[in-house]
Amino acid sequence: MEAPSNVIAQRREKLEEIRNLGANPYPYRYSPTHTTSEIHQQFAAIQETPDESKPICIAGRIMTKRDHGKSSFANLQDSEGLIQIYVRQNVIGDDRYDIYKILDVGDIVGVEGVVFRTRTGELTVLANALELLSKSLRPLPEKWHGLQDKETRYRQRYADLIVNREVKDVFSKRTLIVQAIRDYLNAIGFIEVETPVLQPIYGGANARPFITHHNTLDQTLYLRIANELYLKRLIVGGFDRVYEFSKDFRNEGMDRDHNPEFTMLELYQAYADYEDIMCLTEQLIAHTAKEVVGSTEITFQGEEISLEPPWQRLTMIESIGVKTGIDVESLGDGALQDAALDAKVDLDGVESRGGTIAAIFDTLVEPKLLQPTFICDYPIEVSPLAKKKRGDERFVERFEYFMVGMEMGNAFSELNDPIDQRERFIEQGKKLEAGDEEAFMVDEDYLRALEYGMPPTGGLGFGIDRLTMLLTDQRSIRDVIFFPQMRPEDQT
RNA sequence: GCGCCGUUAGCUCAAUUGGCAGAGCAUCUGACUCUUAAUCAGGCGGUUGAAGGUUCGAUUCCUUCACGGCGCACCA
Repeated sequence: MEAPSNVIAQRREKLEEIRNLGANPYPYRYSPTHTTSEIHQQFAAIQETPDESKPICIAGRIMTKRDHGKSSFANLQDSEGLIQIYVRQNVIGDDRYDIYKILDVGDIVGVEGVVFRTRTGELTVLANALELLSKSLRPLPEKWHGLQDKETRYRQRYADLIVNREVKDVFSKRTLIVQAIRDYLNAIGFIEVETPVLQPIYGGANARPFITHHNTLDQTLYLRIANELYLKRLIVGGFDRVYEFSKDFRNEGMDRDHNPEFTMLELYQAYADYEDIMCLTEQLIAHTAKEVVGSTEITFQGEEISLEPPWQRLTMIESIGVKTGIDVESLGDGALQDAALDAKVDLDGVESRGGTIAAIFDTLVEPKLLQPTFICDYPIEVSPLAKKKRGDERFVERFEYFMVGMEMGNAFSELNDPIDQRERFIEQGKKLEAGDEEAFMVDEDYLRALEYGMPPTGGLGFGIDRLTMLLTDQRSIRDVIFFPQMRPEDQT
């Protein structure tokens, strides 16, 4: 650990001083009657003379302290905001004032008092009594500039949250987003379920897994990369509308859009196809935006984004034509590859025509999709869990939706033909054997489930983290995850 | 994994061409009973991320390493 600084040593001495003065620096409980925001609401009309008939108790952290000899002002912060307190020696008494004098910024106190307004108009609690609730030993970052250093902010999120209030707002919104989604889905007949995090066979996405081991079973287990195949088993079992907020784990690189563990919402609706899911998606996201930011019109990194349905719908082939001028359908396989290479698309590891189309899309089209756009009908080669497109077996009924240049979600008409699904798995198995660590494993139990018969089903998955980035205007996923993954801190 | 940039007091940041490592806030002492970036006076605070090298002398130049940010790659 880091060496104790002088400040920490000083504060440890104050601990003893406080004990010597007869106070417990770590008492057990306190009963606040109000939060700071309740005081601001309920006493908005108060004038300079306090209403002695309405004493209140608040608890919070001292954020600033302005001592004036025999009186002092301080700002107290609780979970909802700030309020000024005014402490006078002749009001709280000499003994308590002696303790108050040596309290530090960062200490947590309980204050009983009456509310009044100062000459300068600030709503203030005049303390009748003040009690230390927890002594702080470590100095807070500076009040004016706050905590800027990103590394410290991520490693010591607790300090970040104390001093940077807007960070707390982002995470409060994240909670509201989850609640809005849950409320919306519950209201239209979905039920929330839980499925395994530890899976003997990973599937449902193309990604490298984290591998772990169960000692008693002496069995390799994988942390889930998706919960898709389990939710569809529940559709087979007769739950017609299910969803799960799924913490997923992917053993891959980290950047502004990726954290090794992240949260996906997946939902499945029996008797629906991907067109139905498109309508559900745009309604769900628009509803969430209204609940959380009050509007479907949002700003992301200076860009005006409208989430108001309906969103633009393009097939992947159409979008390539619109954004690059490449007419995919008129080009043979070789000509298409040449067109891709001319446009500096990296085709390393791409073996199929469908893979080429997807690579062109990823490189040239995706970054240009700022407003919400559904991209439909993916090449079958890159979509092993989606049902073939009606009337064109080169494609599947799949869409992803994009905004601000990011992929935000993925959905299909779910493949429910067990024979077709087995063939797709076998194709994936060949890729896996050829060294593609991200290809699927054959999941015999899932095939068995499909053989019992799964209704036609539409499914959707989208990242809660990225939706939170969008709705809170944060460009980095680390700013919407409390404790983003970090390398170990050097503690020598 | 690759490239670029960064790391100086508790926090936010300076330091000229390689020449005594500084400021504001915080902290400590004293004064002050309506302040709010309180004010006034005085003080403390540093292994300049780590190790090595060049040099009379390194925060500064070189090498290696650690961590972070951004970009690329990988990937949704």
